[in-house]
Formats: sequence, structure tokens, C-alpha cells
Amino acid sequence: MGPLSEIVPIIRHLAAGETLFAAGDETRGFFMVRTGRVRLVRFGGDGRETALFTAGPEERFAEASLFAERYHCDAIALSEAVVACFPKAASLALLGDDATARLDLTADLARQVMTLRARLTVRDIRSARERVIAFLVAEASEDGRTIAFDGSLRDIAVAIGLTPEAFYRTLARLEAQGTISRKTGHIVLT
Amino acid sequence: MGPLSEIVPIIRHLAAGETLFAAGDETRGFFMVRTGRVRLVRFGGDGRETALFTAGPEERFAEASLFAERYHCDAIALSEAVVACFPKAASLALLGDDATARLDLTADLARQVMTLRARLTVRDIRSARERVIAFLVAEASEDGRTIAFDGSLRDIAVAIGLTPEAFYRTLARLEAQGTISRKTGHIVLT
DNA sequence: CGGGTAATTGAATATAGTCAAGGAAGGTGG
DNA sequence: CCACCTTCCTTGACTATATTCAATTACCCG
Repeated sequence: MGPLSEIVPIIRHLAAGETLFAAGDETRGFFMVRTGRVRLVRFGGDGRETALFTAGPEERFAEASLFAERYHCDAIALSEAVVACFPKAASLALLGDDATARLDLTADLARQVMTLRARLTVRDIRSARERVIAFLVAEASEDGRTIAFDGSLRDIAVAIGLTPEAFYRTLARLEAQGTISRKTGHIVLT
Repeated sequence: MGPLSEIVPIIRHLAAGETLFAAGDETRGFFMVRTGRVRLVRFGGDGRETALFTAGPEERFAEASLFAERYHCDAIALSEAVVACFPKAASLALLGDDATARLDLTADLARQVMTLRARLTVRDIRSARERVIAFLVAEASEDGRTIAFDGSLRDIAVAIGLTPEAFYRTLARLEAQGTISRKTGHIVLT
């Protein structure tokens, strides 16, 4: 997982609903979800809750806290969860000392920016059909035709902002039209 | 504009439709749009074109190319455009020499990741009403109530993935219900 | 003024969402 | 090895909601 593997993270177990940090707290570092899900929320003046981001397994969150004094949102476990904490001091020290570490983190963030922008662009497409095709093209491997996926179709549906039903239907239609063909674990553009 | 202001960029003028770089080209560096719009696209085997990202004025793109050998999409000017090119060698050298520059760039990318994830989360909300409220809460300034905006409401509508009409209607309804109040240039949550 | 864009509202439509129900697949325990 | 359970996948029918098309008003800038 890059440069930060040199840091031994602190493992924390969270109960469902437990708060990891709250807005206004001094920043302690950033985190990675091991299991479960953690939601970042901001509370409006009236107590209204707005989700900023939900981190699932292997996803990092609060990276920007390395460069801020205080957290500006709350982190709450949605379910029972295990998170790895990368302390601010150790992370910054590593970034200051080790050129490789620095570039690795920077490169990783640059890649994230790229993929996030691509995902956001996919979301701009209203038509389910076109959105699915855009996703498939974006995810296609080297040959530009094959899309391999590890998880379930459900997960993909949610990732591109469609209900599973709408996604299933769209895939079925694309297959019927001969635009794609499906085998277990991967889809091929034709 | 952060650490990279120390680099004197190369200014390029592009005609509408002109290609800045193509997939497979050796990476030369990253870019910032000065005027016009540049679209990053990937071509499917059949010539189908899928947009990955569209960069407008003051937006950077292809930052990740600093850490890659070759571009993996095409950059094409949508309209006549002026772009600033930050050469790879100079950028990496600066990152290698100057600790402040490194942290600055990393911090900037971390912030981008944060805001992009927040935007993506807003898009997950189906209801126009709830999406607009989430956007307002996320954009609210210090006091958590006031949202100032420079551009047009249209631009906001597009940014959160709604048609201008849907956005106007939603704002009108929120105002009628007393959830918000509007004055020229800013909105207040009540 | 006048031209252009933004803002606003109305009405009809289309499309994805929702609810529902059945089948397939995979895993667990007897 | 089978029964059972859970989750995913699939399809159908209906609905809700945002989009689309359209027409009017407000606003800014030359």
C-alpha cells in the first residue's frame, strides 16, 4: 500500500454508531478502513446530517487532515468496523525524510484525483445506457474490450449511481443488442 | 497557485478540436487551462468516444502523468483554448529539491480528493431536494448558514448534476417552505 | 434602448426508481 | 448428500420524479 507501509498503524475497533473523530477535534492523522464502513458527516446548524463520504474496506479517508489543524467533519462507524490509524506526526515525518515516500503518496493522491474525476464525469451522463457504456470503456483493461470485476454486479451498480435493477436491465438490453457479451466474472465489449 | 508557481509554464494556444496529447504519447507534464475547455477522452475499439473529464479555466489536468510513462487518454480542445504546460522534468525536480513544494502539492491533491469525494457523495442522493440541501450544507461558510456564490445558479445546477430548471424549482420550494432565504449572490439556511 | 443570457414557471413526457416475486448460486450444518 | 438459508440476479408492473420543450419575465452590458 505504498510508502505508508513503513508506519505501523494503530488498529481501532469501533462499535456501530461509535464516533472516531468529531468536527473541531485536533487532527490525529488519517485512516484506512479494514472492515465495515465509516461515514464522514457534517451537521447543519439545525442538527441536519449530511454525508460527505462513506469509506469501505481498503479505503483511506481524512488524508487532508495531515495538512490541517482540526477535523471539519465527524467520522462515525456505520456498522461494527476496524480501522487503521496512521498518526499525523509519523506520517509527516516520513514524508519529510524519505523522498520515495513523498512521491509515492503524491502519486497515489494524483491517481485518486484522476479516477474520482472520471467517476464524476460518468455521473454526469443521465441515460443509464450511456452511463453503463462509459463505465465499461473507462474500466476496460489494456485491450480496451474486457472488463473484469471481482465483486458483485450490485456493487458496480451502486458505484455508478444506478439501482441494481436498472443496471441489470441495461446490461440485459446491451447483451440482447450484441453490444456486450457476458461471462462469469467479466464483460466483453464487442 | 501553490508550489508550481516557481515553474514558468509553456503557453500553448489550441484551435478547436486540436489534440494536445494522445493515448500512448510519452508524458510531457501536466497542464492547466487558462481559457476555453479541454476534454480528456478515451476511444473504444470501435471508435466510440467516452469523456473522462472536461477541464475549464483554472483547472489542472493530467497531474498523474508526472508519475506515469505514457498518457492513457487523449486531450482535445473543445473550443479554442489556451493551456499552460508544466514540464515533467522541471516539476519533478522541484518536487525533489524543495520540501515545501512537495508538501504543498501533496496537500493540494489531498484537498482535491476530499472535495471530489464530497461531490461524488452529493451525486449519490437521488432526490433533488435532498441533493440541493446537501450541497448547501457542504458549501456553507464558517457560520454554517451562508452560501456565497460567484457564478450563476445555472453553473451550480450543472455542478450538482441537475438541470437548471429542476434546480430553480427546488430552490423556489425550499424558499416557500422557509428552509432557505435568497438574496443576490448568496443563500442563507434558516 | 435593445440584445443576450439568466431566471422562472407551466405542462407533457420519458425514464429510472420502487415494490414485488421467482429463480439461481453458494455456503452451512445436520 | 441433502435441506436450508442467504444473497445475488432477473424480470414484471406501476409510479414518481426529473427532464424536456416552451413561453414569459428579469437583468446586465454595450
